[in-house]
Amino acid sequence: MKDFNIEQYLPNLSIDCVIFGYQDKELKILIAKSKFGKKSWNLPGGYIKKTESIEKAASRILNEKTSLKKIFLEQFKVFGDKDRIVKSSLIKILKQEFKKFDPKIFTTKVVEWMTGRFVCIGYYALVDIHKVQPQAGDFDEYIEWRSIKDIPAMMHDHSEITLEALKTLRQNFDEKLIGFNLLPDTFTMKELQELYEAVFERTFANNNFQKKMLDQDVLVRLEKKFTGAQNKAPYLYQFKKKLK
Amino acid sequence: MKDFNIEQYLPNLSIDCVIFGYQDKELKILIAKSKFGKKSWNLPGGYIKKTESIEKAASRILNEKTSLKKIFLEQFKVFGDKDRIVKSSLIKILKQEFKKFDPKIFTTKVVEWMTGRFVCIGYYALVDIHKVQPQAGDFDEYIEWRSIKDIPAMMHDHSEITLEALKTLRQNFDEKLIGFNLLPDTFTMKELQELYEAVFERTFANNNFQKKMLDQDVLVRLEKKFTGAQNKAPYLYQFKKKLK
DNA sequence: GCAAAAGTGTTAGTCTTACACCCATGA
DNA sequence: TCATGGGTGTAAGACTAACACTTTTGC
Repeated sequence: MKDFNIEQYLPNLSIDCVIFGYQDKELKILIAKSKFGKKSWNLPGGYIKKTESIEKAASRILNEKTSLKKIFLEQFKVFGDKDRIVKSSLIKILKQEFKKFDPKIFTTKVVEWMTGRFVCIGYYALVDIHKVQPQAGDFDEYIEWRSIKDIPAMMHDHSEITLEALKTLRQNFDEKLIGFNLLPDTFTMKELQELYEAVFERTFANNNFQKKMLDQDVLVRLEKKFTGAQNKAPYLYQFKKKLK
Repeated sequence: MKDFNIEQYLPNLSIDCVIFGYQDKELKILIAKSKFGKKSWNLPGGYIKKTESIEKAASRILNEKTSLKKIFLEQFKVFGDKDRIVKSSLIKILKQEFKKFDPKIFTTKVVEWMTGRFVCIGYYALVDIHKVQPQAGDFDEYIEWRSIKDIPAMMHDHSEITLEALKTLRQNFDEKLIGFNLLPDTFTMKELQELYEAVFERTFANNNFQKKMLDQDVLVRLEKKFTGAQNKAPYLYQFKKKLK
């Protein structure tokens, strides 16, 4: 990191992303351990360049963290409490640590810019976790996938933002058929069902689940998947829209 | 209007409101004829004070236009295209007319601030149209209710914002039971049905509609309403939550 | 009594949920 | 042939939509 030119960004406006992935029958999100403040976790986020749309900005931020392009990405809520950052207990510590980190980059002006009031646009993204190479940002000690059942307390209002994202995900999951973005190209019906069970934290009856999915006419049945297990080999499926 | 102090507002961020009302079996929205630009209609909107939350700002703006407090108000989408205002064909005319209007208020600095890039948070509101006294703002020639079937072309991307608001209204109408905010305290089942028909632009069967509403257990049946017509007098109903 | 509109009842169809059962696979 | 899990069939219940019918009101 050579410099941080605040002039290129819109002031007082930020984007935070809740990036969902799915692995080992668990719904996970990508969170970052910050270099600043002890035990301080936060959502991947960034600022909006004066030369780009907010959609473009969200897409760029996502790409920086996941190295993926063209991923499912949707805004879900704006968080605009007056003191959502300023009143955070961390803010004094953060200001000090920014300056210590690199006084040339973090001038008083830059630090005040970064720790002032921000209205935050929340985006949620769905990715195939196996295709992602998580990239820690300049302010991240490291970045990692964590099960939604095991999310640590996060900076500012990031815990609230995560809950709202999860709520939106569940609301849209069935209707918009967005779940397929979390799976590999091909998958068995059981795997699809387990995804649904992870997202809604409940079980489904396998026969009814299969019927519901097949009735929607969005799956293509491919060849069987022989796993070596001593049972009937399951079919592989593919999401139709991916064929287009 | 004595002055316009841009320092008190967050830069580059605005709020636009789609205010829904219901009258004469038609769903209406409140739109303003601008003092600037010919035939230029726009949605009521405003800026966010540095000292208030975005919810508070939206609520204040609503109060300024309707004189109502405590009305149903919800954010629905952020509009953040880079050139959503700057590329508007009106912008050159607007800059000139601002300065002509009052050069003391509209200094070059203020005009540049107002006509620069804005990310806009869209809110929609539901009001009892009979309780509203529409108030034209400083930049409005006048403000009026217009049926959603008769909305003129609007400034910038305000037509798109209106369409998105209507989409959100329809999505939330059934589930969140927000329609009652558009009606007076008491109403007949027929009136409620006509509201639904106006919102969804379709008809409903009266018996099934009644059953659906009563089954939801959110209505209190009050005394009958004798209109003088030579037919059975309809019951009046009240929304239960208003009783609390 | 009559027309108009409110309100109720009843049935057919669809969708959801639960239970039972058959089928392919490899040891 | 047997255990295992995948896949299918069917019937009961809930919900939806369409039809027919009864009730109240003022002339």
